[in-house]
Amino acid sequence: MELSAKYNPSEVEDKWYAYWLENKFFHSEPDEREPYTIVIPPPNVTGILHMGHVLNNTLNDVLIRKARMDGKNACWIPGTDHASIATENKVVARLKEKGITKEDITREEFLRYAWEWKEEHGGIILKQLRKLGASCDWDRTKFTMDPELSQAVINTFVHFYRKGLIYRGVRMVNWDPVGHTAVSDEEVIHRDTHSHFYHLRYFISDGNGNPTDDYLIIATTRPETIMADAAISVNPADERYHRLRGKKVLIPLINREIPVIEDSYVEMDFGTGCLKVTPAHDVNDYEIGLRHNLPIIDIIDESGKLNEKAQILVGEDRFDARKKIVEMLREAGNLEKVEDYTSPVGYSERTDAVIEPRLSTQWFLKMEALAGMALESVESGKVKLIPDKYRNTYRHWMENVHDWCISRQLWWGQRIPAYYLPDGKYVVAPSAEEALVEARKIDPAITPENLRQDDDVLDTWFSSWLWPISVFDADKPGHPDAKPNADLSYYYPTNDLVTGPDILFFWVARMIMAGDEFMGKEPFSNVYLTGIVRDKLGRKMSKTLGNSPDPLDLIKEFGADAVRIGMLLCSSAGNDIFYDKAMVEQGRNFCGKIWNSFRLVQGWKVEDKPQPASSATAVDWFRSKLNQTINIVEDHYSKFRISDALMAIYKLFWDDYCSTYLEVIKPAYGDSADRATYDATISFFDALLRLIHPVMPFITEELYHALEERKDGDTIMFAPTPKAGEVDEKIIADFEKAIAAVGQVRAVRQQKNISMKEALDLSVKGDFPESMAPVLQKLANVGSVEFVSEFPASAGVSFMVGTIEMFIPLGGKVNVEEEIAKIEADLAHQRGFLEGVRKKLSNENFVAHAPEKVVAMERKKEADSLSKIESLESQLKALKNS
RNA sequence: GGGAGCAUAGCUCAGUCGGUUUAGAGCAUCUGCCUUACAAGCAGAGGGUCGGCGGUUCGAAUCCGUCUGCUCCCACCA
Repeated sequence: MELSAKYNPSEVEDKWYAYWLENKFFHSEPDEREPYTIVIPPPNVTGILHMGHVLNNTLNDVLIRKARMDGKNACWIPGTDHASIATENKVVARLKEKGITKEDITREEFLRYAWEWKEEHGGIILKQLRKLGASCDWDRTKFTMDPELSQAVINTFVHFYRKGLIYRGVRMVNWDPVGHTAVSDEEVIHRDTHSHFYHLRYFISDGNGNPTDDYLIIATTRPETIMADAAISVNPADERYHRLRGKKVLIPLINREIPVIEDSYVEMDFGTGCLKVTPAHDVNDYEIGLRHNLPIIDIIDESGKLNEKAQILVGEDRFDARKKIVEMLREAGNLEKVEDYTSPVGYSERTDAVIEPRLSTQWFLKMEALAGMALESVESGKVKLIPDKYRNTYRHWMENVHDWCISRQLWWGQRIPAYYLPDGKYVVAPSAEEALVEARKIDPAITPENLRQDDDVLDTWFSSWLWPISVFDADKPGHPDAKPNADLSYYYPTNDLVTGPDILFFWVARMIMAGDEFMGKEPFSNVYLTGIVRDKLGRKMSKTLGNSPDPLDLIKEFGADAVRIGMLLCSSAGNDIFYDKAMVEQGRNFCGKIWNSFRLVQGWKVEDKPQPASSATAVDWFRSKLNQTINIVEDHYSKFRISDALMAIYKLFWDDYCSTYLEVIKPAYGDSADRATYDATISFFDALLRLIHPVMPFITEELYHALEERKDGDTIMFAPTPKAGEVDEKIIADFEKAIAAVGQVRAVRQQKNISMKEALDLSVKGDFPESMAPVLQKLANVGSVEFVSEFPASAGVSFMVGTIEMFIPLGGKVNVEEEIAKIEADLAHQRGFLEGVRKKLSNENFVAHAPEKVVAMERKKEADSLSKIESLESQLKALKNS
């Protein structure tokens, strides 16, 4: 096969991905092999690929490809998430462009638009994953709103309802006025937000609804809610306000009378010690309201605008209203002062709108028992979190969990299977038909027409927590006693889960709960939590900031393998990832290196002829080095240190194989290679390809096929991971000495400006392994290597490799002064070192307490140092005499 | 406000049970090279008081305390 001078990723990538698909290499069916299963963290169906996906899916693909080459039956389930809030928002936005609002159309019409949108955009991200090389079993692609998966969600709801864990209740919920829905506590992000503390005067009423001159001062951040005030509360122990007991005050501007009450919730030393109680718009105030039987006056509508109950500023957005009411209060003489103030404000994780606490009827799932099980799964180690620092966070959350608000005031999603009778009673059933049967038990006259299904849908996480089960067997969730189907029994539990720490609670914890509940078994054994991808400045990559490169552009420019390498290189386990394009460039350069190293070997003529000693040594050395690295790589993989595994292979390939091994065995220009060396070289290259394939699937497949004629349907994907053979530590140590010597000789060349073409002679004093002499000669272009007991008395340069002395005669090229200075510096360093060692050794406590091994090592250091000093001194003497 | 974590070379990070020739890697930097696989390259080199202070120990990047600076999670003082 003729190889182009440069590696051309785009050509190669498309070719092999098509080949893999054609041959169904990614597809898995249960068989007698051990399964290895990963479910993809389903991206939003409307999403497009960003750097976070690239990181996550690269890691997933590395794991799945590694498992496949390890002989396991590897199955990676792809799919997408319906993401109700995000998707519904997009559909709403699109309708808006057409001049349609949600209120104009029916639920059915809206859903038609939504599905249309899904069909158009739903596949995009999965298509993009192919460009990255993801080896997902596409035949098993799932969507969380596939009919059977949706039914699974409904069944689950019915299951928990019948178990008594789901209830309906009026609660103060986190209302998202932009998304027009309640969101769960976990979907609220608190951020310190700069605002103002408004000090307002509430005048005391004379008892007939008229203001007196006396007033009290309330400090509030939300003056626009005063019209919803139901009382003013002070602490019962606060003597400053005892005079107000039994009095009433007037709400500014609207002059409504409200009582002054006492509640110990109020902190005396915060603000003015007076709290305006607004039960409809604050969680704490709601609690106080319950205690004191206060009316609830809800003045903010579902879009965050003031309604007619506010009496003033009706129809104004809450933030506009705030600005306006401050002016009105000022004019009316009710504004005492305004202070700058910073306080935590809740924002919707999906829409970034400021959350409005709002009273509404919602569905909740009791979490206590489920969280208990899920906590145990992690505490017992049945589920391992990597890195394990997340165990603390996880525990804290599980021990402080609140009931889960699972209803959402949206249309896109699984509709809550609660059916209301005209009298307000309701039944819960997996289908309308069954609901009708249930309803008729209450009232035999019920018809399908007057049985009305709940309008709300379920939280998206209420479907994705079933993912590791429902992708295999959608009948199982909701039916803990049912027998799992063949796929589920074979593939469940999955092995590893790779995801971001930001959804540890949203998704991971809840999957564990669902696994416990429906399978009696955790859904995975290891959860590898990646970092968050940030830019060089440490900012989270986001569309709004525009600081995220388009992964597809990167793949086009550098190749998928390079992008994968780039991501992995900057992703040490458990830390945030500071994305840097330079890393992708490094990946591209590595591809080039691999490519060229193959072109070199491929170009050799091979003849049956004796193997040079240098080659024989290099082959033995590299075999050991390879085996040693395989062990290291396996160890890294077992600890999910993918970045370290990659670096180990990278250095083996680049430094050891290319820069060292190939340079040793490389025939002289025009010369041929011997058979033994060539065969070894090819087998090494083959092993290297297989070792790096999980990380760089494309270039390795290309070269695997270039390496020899392959049968149709052959692939590196199923070639076994190289197994480590014996490691000869001695040859590795010896070779290292040779490499060190080579470095020294090369340094001498650079310092003395001696070309690589000019051969140098070398005298060696000490135990330099003789077998390494040919390697040294080849790599440093050394003519003769002589083992001597005394160096010749000619001018030259000497240096040390460990305790071995080496000398290169250089005649007139030597600057004696310089050499003397160099050796003296060396000596000074060495003497300092010796002093340190001796100080230790002369410390009786050290000798008495330290383990023998350590003391022996210090003695060896001392001896070595002495011998070095001795030889340096003799070199110095020789120089000074010359 | 509560909790957790981090701080090692210019950058990103390793550093296991406290001891392995006075701290390692990749990238970046500097110097010299268009040497017939590769200048997206080759060869060589420089660069660190392991955040500060105190303690334990024969011995501390590593263990303990404390201070400083960051990060994350949780949280209903208006």
